[in-house]
Amino acid sequence: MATGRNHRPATSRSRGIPEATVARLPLYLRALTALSERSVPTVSSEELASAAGVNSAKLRKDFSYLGSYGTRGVGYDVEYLVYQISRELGLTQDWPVVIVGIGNLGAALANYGGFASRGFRVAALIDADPGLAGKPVAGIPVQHTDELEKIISDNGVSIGVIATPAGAAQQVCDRLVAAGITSILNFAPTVLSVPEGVDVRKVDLSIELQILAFHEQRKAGEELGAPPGRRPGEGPEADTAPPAAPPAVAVTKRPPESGTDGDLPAVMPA
Amino acid sequence: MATGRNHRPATSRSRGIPEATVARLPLYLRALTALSERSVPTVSSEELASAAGVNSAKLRKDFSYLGSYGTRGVGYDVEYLVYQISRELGLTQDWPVVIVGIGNLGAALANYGGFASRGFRVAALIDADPGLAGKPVAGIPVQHTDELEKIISDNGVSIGVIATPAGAAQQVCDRLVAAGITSILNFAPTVLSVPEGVDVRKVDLSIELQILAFHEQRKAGEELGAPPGRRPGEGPEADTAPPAAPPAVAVTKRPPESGTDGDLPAVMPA
DNA sequence: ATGCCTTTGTGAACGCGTGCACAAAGATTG
DNA sequence: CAATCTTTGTGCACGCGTTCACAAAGGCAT
Repeated sequence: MATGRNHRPATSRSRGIPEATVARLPLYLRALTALSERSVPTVSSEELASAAGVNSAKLRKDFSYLGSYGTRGVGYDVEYLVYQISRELGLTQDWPVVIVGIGNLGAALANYGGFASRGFRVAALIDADPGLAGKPVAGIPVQHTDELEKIISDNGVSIGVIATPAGAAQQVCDRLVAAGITSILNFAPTVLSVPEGVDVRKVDLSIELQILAFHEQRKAGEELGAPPGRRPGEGPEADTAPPAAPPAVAVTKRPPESGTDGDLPAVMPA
Repeated sequence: MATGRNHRPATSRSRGIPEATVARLPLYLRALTALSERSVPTVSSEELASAAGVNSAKLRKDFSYLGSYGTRGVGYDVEYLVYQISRELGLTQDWPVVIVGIGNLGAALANYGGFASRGFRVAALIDADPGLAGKPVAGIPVQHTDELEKIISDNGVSIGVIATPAGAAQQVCDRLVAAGITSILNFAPTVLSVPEGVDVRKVDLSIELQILAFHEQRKAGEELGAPPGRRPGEGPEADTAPPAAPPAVAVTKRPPESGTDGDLPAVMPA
């Protein structure tokens, strides 16, 4: 999963539900919804855990934070659990969402059908390009950034999605926060700084790929018997001297693009 | 970030680098690259940590797993550190990547400029729609699913990106794995089951939004003094009886769409 | 060369998350 | 009604990750 784990370190477990559990509730909800559509009345923790890709003990402990919603010897009532989790996640109400930055990614997000089915509603699409203003994307006309504050206050929006280039992200973020947004999903490859009380989650494709590459390299290295990375304490390095002579080579020979590559047409995180 | 934390539980720290540290290395790398482009020669752990949005002690400990690359009283050599982290992440080599499922999201990913600048190269775009075959997306002609196995073996691809509808994801995954792929980045809203040795990371927009909604609801509830969720032990629930009478109401009144909403035109995770 | 100042690298403590293993609870059967 | 079987709910222990706090190390000025 993509990433984004810079959350609220303290104050995290508000009414007792651990952050890790909250992160898994949507997973359970999805599995339960599928069961519900197949009209399955009850599930055991074992079955549901398997469907959600987790350990059954973990699932039971997770549910125990919500209350005792199961029946021993039987399992959990699917419909009831769907309702309880939905309520706990706040999905029984409608959440208007604004998407800022209607590039390739923003358009993809706007077209995403999963929004409405989970209580989220795209209230507006916003972009800084005047040429885009008025043009419909996914049936919704794009509005200019100038309208940002008005849109948010008029619709009572509290969740914003940033899909702009990295260079614009912080500025957009500041305006969103000033306008009253308190939760942000950030697709731009930047570390956003926000005031206390504002939640930020990050989705970053490039980071995910780099993590995969690390493990991939390790797999390839072990396979050949030779560990890929240099071993921690192994005497003085022979080839490259540590502090001096920083090897300016390699690193995939980055061509001198225009500034940070996050400033690119920005389609996805860098 | 997006999510995806179902990793390799054991065997995780191969040569001693903790998983949590690996996940942060790309963050440091990005900050360092920005500094490098501004020709900054050295940084202190404090400065770099601030730029990466982490705690300085954590950063120093992270770097300590890589070796002693800093100079006490001075800081870290930017260029050298960029090189070391790149090497550790396996970014000094080229990673061919295939993207399967060229819908809205797949196209957005294909257009993403951040690939090449980090050692990743889009080797091929693959889609099951024969109508798309041959048509160029981001300058690369889309190929039909039939070619999948050949493409992967011919190009020695080991990393695959799944951007298909949920219904097709597992099948595509199986074919990718059978063809030799050992790392998968999954955008489809499904739990993929893979054999031992294959890494899967998941990016799921809907989950991120639901987590935000949870905190948002909590914020709104606390603000008014009344906790949103039911308090754990507070005597017998008055309104709704726990096991019996599963409230089939609410849950955002899902309209009977075609099957699981993951089967939709699928643009993003559900 | 000596002393001071800055910053790294890390030992140790703490807290969260995970998984085991089992007792309690309810269903079910005879 | 009693015995048995299934499955939940959770106490407990363990390990990872985070953070503090400080000693060691290097630069720099005198």
